[in-house]
Amino acid sequence: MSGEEASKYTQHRQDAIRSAAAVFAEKGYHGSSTRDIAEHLGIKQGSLYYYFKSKEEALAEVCLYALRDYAQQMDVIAASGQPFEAKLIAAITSHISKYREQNGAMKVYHTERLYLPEAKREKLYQLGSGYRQNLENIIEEGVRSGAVRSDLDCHFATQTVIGICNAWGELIVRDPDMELFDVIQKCTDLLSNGFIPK
Amino acid sequence: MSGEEASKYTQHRQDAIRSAAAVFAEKGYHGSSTRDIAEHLGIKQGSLYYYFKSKEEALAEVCLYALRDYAQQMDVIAASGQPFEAKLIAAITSHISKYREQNGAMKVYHTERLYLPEAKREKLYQLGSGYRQNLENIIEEGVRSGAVRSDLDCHFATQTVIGICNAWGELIVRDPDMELFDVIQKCTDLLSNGFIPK
Amino acid sequence: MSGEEASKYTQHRQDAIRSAAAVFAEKGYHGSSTRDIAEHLGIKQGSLYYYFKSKEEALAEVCLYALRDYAQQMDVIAASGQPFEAKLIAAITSHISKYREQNGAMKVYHTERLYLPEAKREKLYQLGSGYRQNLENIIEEGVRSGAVRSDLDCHFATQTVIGICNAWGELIVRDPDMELFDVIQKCTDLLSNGFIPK
Amino acid sequence: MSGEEASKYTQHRQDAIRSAAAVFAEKGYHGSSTRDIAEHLGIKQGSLYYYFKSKEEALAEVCLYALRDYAQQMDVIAASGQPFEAKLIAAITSHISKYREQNGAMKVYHTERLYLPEAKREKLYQLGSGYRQNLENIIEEGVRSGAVRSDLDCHFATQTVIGICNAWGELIVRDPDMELFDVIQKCTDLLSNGFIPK
DNA sequence: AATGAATGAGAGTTCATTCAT
DNA sequence: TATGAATGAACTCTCATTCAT
Repeated sequence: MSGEEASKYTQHRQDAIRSAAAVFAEKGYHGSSTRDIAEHLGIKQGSLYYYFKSKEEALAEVCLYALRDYAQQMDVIAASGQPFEAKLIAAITSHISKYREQNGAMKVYHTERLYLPEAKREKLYQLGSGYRQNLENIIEEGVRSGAVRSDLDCHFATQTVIGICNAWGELIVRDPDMELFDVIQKCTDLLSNGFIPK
Repeated sequence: MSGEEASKYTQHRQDAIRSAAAVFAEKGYHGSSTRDIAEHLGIKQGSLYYYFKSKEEALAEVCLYALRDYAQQMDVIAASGQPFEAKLIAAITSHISKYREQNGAMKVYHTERLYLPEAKREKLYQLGSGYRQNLENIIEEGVRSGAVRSDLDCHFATQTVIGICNAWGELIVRDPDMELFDVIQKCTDLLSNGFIPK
Repeated sequence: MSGEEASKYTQHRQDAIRSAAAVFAEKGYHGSSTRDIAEHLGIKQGSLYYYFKSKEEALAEVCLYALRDYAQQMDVIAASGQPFEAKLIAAITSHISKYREQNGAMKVYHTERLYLPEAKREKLYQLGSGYRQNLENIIEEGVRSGAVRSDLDCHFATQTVIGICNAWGELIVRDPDMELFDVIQKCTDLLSNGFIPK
Repeated sequence: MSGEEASKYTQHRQDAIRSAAAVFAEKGYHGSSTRDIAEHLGIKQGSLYYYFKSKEEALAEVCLYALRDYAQQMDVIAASGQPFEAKLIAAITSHISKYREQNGAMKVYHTERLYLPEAKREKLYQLGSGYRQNLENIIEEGVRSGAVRSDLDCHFATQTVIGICNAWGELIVRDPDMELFDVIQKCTDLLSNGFIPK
């Protein structure tokens, strides 16, 4: 009884987090009302507080939801023995795909996290910077292996990869018809080879 | 009533737009109150309505302010007879620099425009897509001239350039110590040459 | 259904009343939530409604609990054949001690009864005024017997005795280290002899 | 202009404090809504926040309003050269009269101050304990001068005087027909001479 | 050209209460 | 007998907006 019922609450709460993600993604944190979220979830406004003790907690949960396995996936990629190009494409795929999953939680994390209080933001920041560090290591390793040209500023390159992924993430969220695979492949190609012919 | 008085009003209104830009950039549209804007401008809340008939109009003005000469500059760049590489660096410079100017209006445009009603957004969209089109033309021209490799998806490349500029724009706004010139130069280099050694 | 079960319910209900008394005494009626009371009792919020059909009923029960044997004790004192001074000290002892018993129900009665609807308040008022009447009779009797000076306004004196007891009751509730016996003795002495030396 | 207008706001705010006092006195702090207060003042609910930044601030202001000159009056009485009996009657008069003035602010202070946060309560406590100290000094002085019997516990007596004043204060607030002067005179008499004939 | 004062709508939040289980 | 879940009404508070001055 206990295990199952506990997981029922947890399950419903998870639904609530996903509803919050969807609404925040569409209208922004301050642009969404708790009534909007409740309606999306199919309950009444007041009942939302059975699952969150404040609107802000809902935002924090959405952000956590976005980051949780995102950072984890990157750990796996970094630890794999694949060559640079494979790791790069895996990272980009992982990142951009996230924008299509989890009801837009990734977009919410990217756009709205600044409305969280310092303490909670710090916690998220650690998860996020683990990801960033992993990516930077991959690129540095690429330099050492000769797969990446040695005059590249690896820190700069890391930020740029993340920036591109976020930019395309926003675009594919806005346009549901866009081909995910196509975007990923072209991003990788452009980052690898640049504009100029060899 | 005279020309001079009218231009004094225009001047003050411009100040109001810049204040709105600064406040919106820091706290977001919904996170900012009209009192915040008025305080930043050094007047009282009610007086703001002498310059804007609504908070939303203030947002629209900030977005317009961001785009106006931004699009114009691109026209100039596109019309110039420079070679591809020069045009690319000019475009990136123009775009990223904007984030440091105009009290963050560019950031507001990028982040908050979705809160404008359809009609106003449409108007902005036209200005923005003129810019996009110019950039795409430049790249296509680069392909024809041989400066850009011919298997590049030009539309994709355009969006990516814009995406990178916006991503770095956000970063340099958040960190005032960052070297603008350095960023611009590295963006151009990465876009031109990619990761892989020639 | 059996006698034993009914009395088990009665017993539990009594516990609930005592919990309500404690919580109301600490935070006031409007400052306490039904969740607070339930927590104090060790059950869940909804379960409280098995014992009370409303929060207001809980308040009424607490007040009744406070007054029930309080008034009764006064009947006993009044009916006893003791001399005036003994009766006075007995009344004061009974009254002030109540504040240390019944989880603060007496304080609740004194402070929060105004939140009861007229009808219920009326019922309590009768119990209370029985007490008051008894005390007034004792004093009047004291006048007749010569134990009390004849120019005293007995009604006024009654109210004052009650007022002093309530005031000290509040103080001893707030300070658990205060010596009950000491307070009672000093109250009696002051009321009997006044400030001025004989 | 400035002086007069500033005092207009101050005047209106004072009206708001008095309205809050009246409503809190009747229904208690938690039993009163900000709408009740606004209605009593003849404005709309939201407008109340032009004068108070929170309901709690309103309570704090009411308490301050109650105490401000109350403590001051006691300073004057204590400093006067009158004999003990005159000082006692002056103190009682000052205290009990307060309950009829200031729209019940004194009652609010006595009953509802516990809902203020520690910091604000502390500030009030200092004002209140100055009053208490003054009264205790008067009684001790009475002992030294022989006007008060020497075996009296002065601290106890002080608390009792305050307790009686508060108790009668509550009663005269509830019953507008009660004769203030009569009550004061009888309180003084009872405290001075006690029940027992000389 | 600007402000003080007020408003009303709507926000987030709490909470007494209900009820199927 | 007790609970988890939900509800709806009320509450405090914020804020864009208006307008007489």
